[in-house]
Amino acid sequence: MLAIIIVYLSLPFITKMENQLKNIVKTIIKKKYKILIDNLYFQPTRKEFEGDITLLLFPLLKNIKTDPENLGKTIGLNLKDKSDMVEEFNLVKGFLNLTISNSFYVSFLNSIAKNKKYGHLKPNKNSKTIIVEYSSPNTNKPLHLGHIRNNLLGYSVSKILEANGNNVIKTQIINDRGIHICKSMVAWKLFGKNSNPSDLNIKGDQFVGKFYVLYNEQYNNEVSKLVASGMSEIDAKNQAPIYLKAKELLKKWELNDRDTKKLWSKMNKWVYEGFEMTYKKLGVDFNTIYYESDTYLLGKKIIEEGIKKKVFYYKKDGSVWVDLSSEGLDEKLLLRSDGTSIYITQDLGTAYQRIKDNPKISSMVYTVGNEQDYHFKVLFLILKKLGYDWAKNLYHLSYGMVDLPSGKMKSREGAVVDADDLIETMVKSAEEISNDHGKKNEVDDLKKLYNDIGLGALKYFILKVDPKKRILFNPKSSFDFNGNTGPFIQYAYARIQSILRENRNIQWDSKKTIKIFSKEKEILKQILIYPEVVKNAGDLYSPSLIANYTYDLVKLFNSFYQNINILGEKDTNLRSFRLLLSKKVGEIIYNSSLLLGINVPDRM
RNA sequence: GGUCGCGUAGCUCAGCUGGAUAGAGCAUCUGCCUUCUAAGCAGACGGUCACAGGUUCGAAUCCUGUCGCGAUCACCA
Repeated sequence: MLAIIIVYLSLPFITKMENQLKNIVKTIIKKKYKILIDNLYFQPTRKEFEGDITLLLFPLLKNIKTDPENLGKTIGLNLKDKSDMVEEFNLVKGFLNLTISNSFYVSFLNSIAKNKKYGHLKPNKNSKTIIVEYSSPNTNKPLHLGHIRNNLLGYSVSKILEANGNNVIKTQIINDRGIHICKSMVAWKLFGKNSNPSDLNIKGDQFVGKFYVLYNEQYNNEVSKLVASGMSEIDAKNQAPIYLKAKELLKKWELNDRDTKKLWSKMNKWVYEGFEMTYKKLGVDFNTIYYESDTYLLGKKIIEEGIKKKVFYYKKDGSVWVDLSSEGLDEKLLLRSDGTSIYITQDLGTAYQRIKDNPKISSMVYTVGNEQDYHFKVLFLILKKLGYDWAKNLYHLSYGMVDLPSGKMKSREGAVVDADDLIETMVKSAEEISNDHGKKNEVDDLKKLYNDIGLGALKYFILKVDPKKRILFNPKSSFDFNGNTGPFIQYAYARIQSILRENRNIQWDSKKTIKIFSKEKEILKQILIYPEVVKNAGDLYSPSLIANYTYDLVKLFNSFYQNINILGEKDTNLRSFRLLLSKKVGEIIYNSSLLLGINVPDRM
């Protein structure tokens, strides 16, 4: 049996176990009932029953004319007889519960003992190159909680795709162009000329954001004044002097007015410096960056091309459209009648540019909120219609909004949770809670520790939730550091490291028979499925699978840790086995945390 | 109105391609720090899986409809 295990070493173990069992069961059925069965269904045995893995008999009864009792007995007896893997079996209704032998688990642990990246694949010759876009902010205001969810998701999915053996390029498209930044520019000209972020001693993005807020205050004032003087609200909104100034700036920008471009570059630069600090604190990064100001013209070219190919068409007023009614959607505008570009134009350009820059890219993932589901449906359809063959491998990683109890976050009204503020709050609570626990940390860098814990709590809180679902965030109710949380996982890791510090020397002889208790077996079973979880998380673009898996693993380990004295075990071989098991759990916590972007400290 | 997503314990969430008595955490209550870190462990309490049909040996899971919440359907981004 050991030989078989070694041969199949490259496959995830659980599948190996299943495959082996499947083949044997198929042979048994073929021999006894003269029937070829394709699908056999296994599932982990529920803990209230004896056994490790369960074969479902119901589906077989369709083809095999017998009762479950008989069938189960026949298969069970033969399995026990023919395979070293199956030690015992019992039958409950249509469920055949199989007890897998200790030696299977022992050789399993032995087979992964040296593999520090168990469950993670490395890129090879056949690896795909995937581009993952996330963050993609506007440059007129600082990042908020919505961006945090976006960033954490995008970063984590990148890591998960890497762990599945892909080459990943992390990127963003910066919306550096448009009326929004012009609004901040106008306000700066009016209220803050010649001031800069260092005058106020704040981050550049916060600085520019202040002017965006000032703009809106002024704008609202002007609108209400105009309305008071008898103008209709719609007209007032379109004729407020500050709005006209912003529009004028946008026009100047498009005409390449030197002073305007200069101011634009200056303010954008402040914002980028500010963003960079936030990204660094969040622990996310990018391999390349695209700017809308560079790609929107390319988008126009693609539209021209589409007109030539007769995929797009003009309307009488000169606007350009695409007809998606055959796909169940509407007509969609691509260029305004005055020839200027709209939102989707630059997305067409950016997509094209990315493939041009790196023809190896086989798929692109866009991390953008679900409010833009329709937009991406349209975008992907258009690219397909244009005949780009890479267009079939585009994926919109759509996630639910982060809402406040008061409703949707509205940045124009300042009703947002600022990213920097939130991070700071989290780190502070980590410090307070740590002090409450009376931890006397022998940690050198306490600042880093609190940072890791605070961010661990924040990241886990957001990533453990299925991306599709919206998150209700109540700023008043503080974050938990107990239970299904980041710190819970970090804490378990720190305790494991503590044990290993006591006893680094693990000398386990896997050939000697040892007694494995149920808690150890449960942990091994959980370890067994890790590769499959990583794969599923990659297929479904879902960090929440990783988070919840890790939580389950830690729960099992904690129970083990609390009820079994690892270091106190006299039998040195058994102690070594347990130490190795602990070490593996630690490694998986470490690796899965890496996939979530969470740092796990050695001590806390 | 059309389209898409969501609806599981008081609250926050798991539940993979349908499987056995639906699982965690928080909150409430009971125990456990002289033994490897109590941010922990062991346990109690808590459910009409929104509702109604259908598919089948079997449905929280798949299909249809209804209700509720949200998003979207701009010459905004």
